[in-house]
Order: sequence, then C-alpha cells, then structure tokens
Amino acid sequence: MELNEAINEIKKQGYKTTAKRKDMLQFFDEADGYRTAKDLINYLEPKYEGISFDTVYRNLHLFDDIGVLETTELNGEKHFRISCTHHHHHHFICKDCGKTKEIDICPMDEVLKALDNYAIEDHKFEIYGVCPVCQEA
Amino acid sequence: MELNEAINEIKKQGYKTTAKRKDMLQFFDEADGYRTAKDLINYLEPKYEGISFDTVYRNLHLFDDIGVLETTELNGEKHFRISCTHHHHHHFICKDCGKTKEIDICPMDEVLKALDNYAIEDHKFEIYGVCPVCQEA
DNA sequence: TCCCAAATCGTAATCATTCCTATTTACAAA
DNA sequence: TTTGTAAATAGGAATGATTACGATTTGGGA
Repeated sequence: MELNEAINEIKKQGYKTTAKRKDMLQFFDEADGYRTAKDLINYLEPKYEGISFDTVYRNLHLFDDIGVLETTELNGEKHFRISCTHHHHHHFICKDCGKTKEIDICPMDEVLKALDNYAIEDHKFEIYGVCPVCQEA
Repeated sequence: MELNEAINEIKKQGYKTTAKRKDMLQFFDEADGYRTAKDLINYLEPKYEGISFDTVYRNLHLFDDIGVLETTELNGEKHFRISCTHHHHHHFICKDCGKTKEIDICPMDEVLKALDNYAIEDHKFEIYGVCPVCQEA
C-alpha cells in the first residue's frame, strides 16, 4: 500500500489526519518491513518530544483495524508493517532487519480438505531467517 | 511424546526429577494441547500452595530447551504443549480449548525454491479456529 | 546417612502494553 | 474566518506476563 493510499484511507474512514499520523505512516512506508512500537517511538521522539505511548499504541491499533497496517508477533512483541492489500500471500521475515519478502505459496486449499468439521478462522505461515543483504553484513 | 518418555528425558539430560516437574508434565500430558504458564500455575496451586513463578517459568523453559515441550505464541502469551517428536508436522489450534490437530502438509519444499539466497532458519504454519467438539458447546 | 549442586521460594524488577483524566486540536458548519 | 465539539493527545499510573535474585530447601550420588 502506498503512503498516500494509507493517508486517504484514514480520511475516508472519518478519522482525522494529524501530522503525527502522517509521520507514523511515513515511517512504515520507508521501513518496508516489520517494526515494533518501540521502533516507531524512537523515530518520532526527535520531532515530537514526549510523545505519549497512548498515541502510538492507539494509532497502531487503529491502523491495524482499518487495514492500513498488518501485524504479527515475533518473540513476545507485536510487529507492524504497511499493508499488502493486492492479494493473499505470506512472508519471509528477516530476523536482522525485519524486511519481508512475499511468498505466493499458500497451502490452505489443501489443508482445508484435511479439516472437514473444523471452523477455520485464520492461519499464519511465516518463514524466518536472514535475507541476502544482512548475510553480507 | 509419552509422559514417561518426558520424565526419562529429564533424567537422561542430568536434571533432577522433582515431584513438581513430574506434575507439570502430567498436566501437559493430560492437556493434549496448548496451555499457558497461568494454566499450569492454576493446576499446581492446590497441591503446591504458593509455588513460585520462578519455578514454573524456569521449568517451562527447561522443558522447551530439552525438547520435551514445544511452544507457540498466541495473542501475546506463550503457550506450551507436550512435544510431538515423531515427524515434522504443523497444527490446527482450537482457540477455545487449545487442543491441536496434526496437519501433515508442509509447503516448505516448494517455498525453499523461491528463497534461493536466503538463509532459512525456521518457519511457522498454524491454522486457527474452533474444533468440532467446541462447536457443539 | 551426608553433602552439595540443583531446585525452589518469596518477592522485587522489568518490559510491553493498556488505561485514565485533563488538555489540545482538526475540521465541519456557520 | 471564526467557533463548537468530538476526536486526538499528553502525562503518567496501572496491568499482566515474564524475568531476576538472594536466601533456603532438597534430590540423589558418594
């Protein structure tokens, strides 16, 4: 999702487009991978000294709710990234830099056959490791 | 993994087989699904009044380290279950009762082809929903 | 049985996240 | 452009899971 798309989505849903919100989305737009609330706070702190946890977490959840960010949990901490809205896919996640690579393979069609009487609500398929760039370093 | 196997593994690795440890494994043996530290404490509390968090968490990590338990993270809380050691597989996890169903489908062979220069270290494939038993209730 | 490293207790500390009240601000309507 | 108001934010306390630590107890080998 493009930065401008994300900002427009906030407007479209009737939420205010504050400077902080725009900068938050800018951060994720530049990051292009999973980042934590802490990462975001560190990014915002110089410009918005004393920014409230409340503001950060509330907006992260808002962005997740309206589909502007997507979230996953890595070693006990929530991580966020800008939404990939175009089609269903999964991610390789680099444990060093948090950047992701799309994986277009999803085995759910096959899995559903094996779970006949089960009510499936969600699934998670993630691959972890080190990306080529971080292997160099 | 059988309860006795698990207890023997503790001995084999040179750790002491205390009554608390046996009861902890008994809990997971009966549970046959994912449980939290809190669940375990509730189970142990009547018999061992005032059992220490330290004891519970230390042993959970020990059991994970020596491969007697396996772990996953569900909505911000670590969950543990007795290890499935026989072969590689994944799980459907019931969000009501925590019980699991083995899924023998794993798409990693195919995925590896798409990640040529990536150093893959781990992967997670989990399906969430409600099991047939919990759908009745 | 005795000894001692391992295990446990009791409790405080930590860390991410959530909650609360007072204050400020975006923006729709006049 | 000004104003009214609901939404957004600040500042900081509270929560909940987990980890840390010094003092004490205990399993199991010698």
